[in-house]
Amino acid sequence: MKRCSGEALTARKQPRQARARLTVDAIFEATIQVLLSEGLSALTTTRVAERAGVSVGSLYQYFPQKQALLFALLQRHLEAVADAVSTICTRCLGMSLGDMSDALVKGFLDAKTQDIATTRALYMVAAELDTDELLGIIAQRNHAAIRTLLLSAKDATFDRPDAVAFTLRATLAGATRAVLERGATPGDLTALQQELPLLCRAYLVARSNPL
Amino acid sequence: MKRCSGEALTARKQPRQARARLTVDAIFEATIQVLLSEGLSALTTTRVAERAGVSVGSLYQYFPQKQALLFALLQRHLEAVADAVSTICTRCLGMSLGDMSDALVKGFLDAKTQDIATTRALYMVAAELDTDELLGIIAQRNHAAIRTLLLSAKDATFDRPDAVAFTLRATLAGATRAVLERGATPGDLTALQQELPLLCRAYLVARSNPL
DNA sequence: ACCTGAACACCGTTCAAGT
DNA sequence: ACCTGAACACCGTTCAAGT
Repeated sequence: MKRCSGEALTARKQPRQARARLTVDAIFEATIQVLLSEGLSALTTTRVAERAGVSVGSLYQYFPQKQALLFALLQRHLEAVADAVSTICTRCLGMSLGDMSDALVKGFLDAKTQDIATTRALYMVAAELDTDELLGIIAQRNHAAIRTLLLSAKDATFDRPDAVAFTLRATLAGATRAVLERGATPGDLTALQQELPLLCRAYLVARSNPL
Repeated sequence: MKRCSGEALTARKQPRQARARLTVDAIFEATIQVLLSEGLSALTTTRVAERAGVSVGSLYQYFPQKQALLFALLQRHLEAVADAVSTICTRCLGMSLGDMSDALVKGFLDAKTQDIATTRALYMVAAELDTDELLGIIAQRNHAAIRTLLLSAKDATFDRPDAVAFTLRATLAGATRAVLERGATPGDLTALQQELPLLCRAYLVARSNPL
């Protein structure tokens, strides 16, 4: 078996014909289905191909390794969440600190909990991958958006905007993961939705200077 | 190959002779070494046994599946951290809210960052396992310790101690993970050590009633 | 009581052959 | 341009044979 060289996690080639695009879509869909119904340890390239109704060879035509398939899936999800964060941050420019904090927390939480099953599946998947670079890029995007947002607050200034944006991002992502990762009861989710806004508001107020 | 039944993650049998104890220790040590030097995807029972200087058969005498080995490793680490939290919480009973918050954050962070490489390795490992039950037990222990600590504060009372303990625990574990999981620079770690106490203090103050 | 290592079923990945 | 599936090296796990 070829050992992973750490690169080549991107798709091998783009589908050019309609037939090929159908194949790729079917593979994505099958991957999520197998992941949710059978679990990570049963996630086999053979099984994915079988469920997608194509041969293993076809799968490897588009994803050079099993990891590339999982990587593409994770990337899609992280970028969707980053887009949501970015949109919120743009929309809330110039608001009061409290309002932008609440909107950010709610927006992030909504994006992550829109499809909890998939989110959980992707938490599992991430460990099998070399995600340092991808997570770094996503973190940078979110950091920049949050930093700009904070600096635009109409009723406060920040001495160390980078440290605050860093902490806010790690806290949002981390606390959400800690709750969703294992079987979160509806009560756990409610608690998160109630407490996380309070947590972030209190921190931002403590870490800023009122105008 | 036998499919995992979801049970039987505990060690198959205890070593009874000194020779056997040496074998088990060597297996543990070898597992961490392989994990750190070769990565998760190269973590093979054959390779672990080889590095430990025993045969695969011996490994399977003590760990019925590869997962059981990883499970034991994770359990050891989580219990060490829970012990640290428990100790701090006992020592800080009756203190002021600010003091106990600072001590708790510092104690948790110290326990998690004592051996960052191992902590990171175990973050990877966790996804290959069915950790729901273990994480639940650890979470319960930490929750109870933190809840008791909060209620003992000499200068504050809490209306919803469970919600606050829940959030504090998820935030500590989550934010720390978010920072350590990928290549954390020394600067990231410093930022975490500076900001996390401020975050937790601000939240606890906002969520309690002064006396 | 403990250890060994060949043997088996299964998995990731490739590639010659097809349309 | 895309698809197929037999073939290969490797992995998890077992078990008969040893001390």
